[in-house]
Amino acid sequence: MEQESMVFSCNSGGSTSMEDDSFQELIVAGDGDDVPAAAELPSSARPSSRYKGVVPQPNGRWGAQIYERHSRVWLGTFADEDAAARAYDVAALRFRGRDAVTNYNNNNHAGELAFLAAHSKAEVVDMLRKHTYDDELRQGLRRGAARAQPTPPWAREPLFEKAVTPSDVGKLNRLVVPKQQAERHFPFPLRRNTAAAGGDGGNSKGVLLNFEDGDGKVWRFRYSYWNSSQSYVLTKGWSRFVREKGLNAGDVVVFSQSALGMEKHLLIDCKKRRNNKQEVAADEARVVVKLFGVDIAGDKGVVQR
DNA sequence: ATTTGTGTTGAG
DNA sequence: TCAACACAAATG
Repeated sequence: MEQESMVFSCNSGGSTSMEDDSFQELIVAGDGDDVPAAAELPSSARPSSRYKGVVPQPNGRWGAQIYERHSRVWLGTFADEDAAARAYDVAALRFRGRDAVTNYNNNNHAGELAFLAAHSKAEVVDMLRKHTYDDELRQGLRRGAARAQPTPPWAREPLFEKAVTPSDVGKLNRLVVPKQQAERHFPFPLRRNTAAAGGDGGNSKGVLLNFEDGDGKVWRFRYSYWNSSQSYVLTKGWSRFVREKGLNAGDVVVFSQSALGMEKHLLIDCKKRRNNKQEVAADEARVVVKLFGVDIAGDKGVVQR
């Protein structure tokens, strides 16, 4: 779907993104309802909208628009005044950031913000004009009961990463998790094994944690604290991960969590240390691809951000 | 025949 | 920036 060019009549230095915001507090403007929804009113007495960014249409419907860099960006027409208002809110959120002035109290859910940030303004505008935003958002956000569906990149918020040591990928079947990171991002407190406590059932043996990888595959590791080395470790299940991912010393494991509404589950992925022959080969292949023209790999279409 | 949404103007 | 208003372009 080619867009971007036609939606905006004037948009050159499009550098606006969710990063550049620091405005006023979120203000709630609109409220109840009480519109003489009566169609066709003498153009003279046509009601002006009580909502920001909403303008009456000659046929009794409502249009939504937002201004950007001196020009107007049309967000479409709607049957209901409030539907138009909501459309404006979404656009405002995407164009001006989470602190944008909106008609309704936005439930600034992390998931929706991430969803918005992951789409270009043009894409968002397009969804609004087609009245398809809610669906797309829902679809992007849900991935609940569904099975092996990878959490979309935009919904992953990084926690921390660690370059694995030789022993992490050795035959000890354990990954040492940096203490500070562990206590900050993993279930805590994780009851530690104390000589005194002896047989405190609970989680003296650690807890089982699920981690989803980039392919949507779920890995389960035992997470526990080793008194002997005074360190947090991922044990049971770890060696399998190392083997299957072909993890080598120096590679980096990245831990993140899902920003989707539901239970924030943990995610794990690894960045291979680019060095070995395969990587080189891959690079060469990539070069060849580029020689044939435009970069095929990069995220296509999506412009601006 | 309608509806959408752009041109344009003037107020804030 | 923003909405009111007029009306041409777009759609069915």
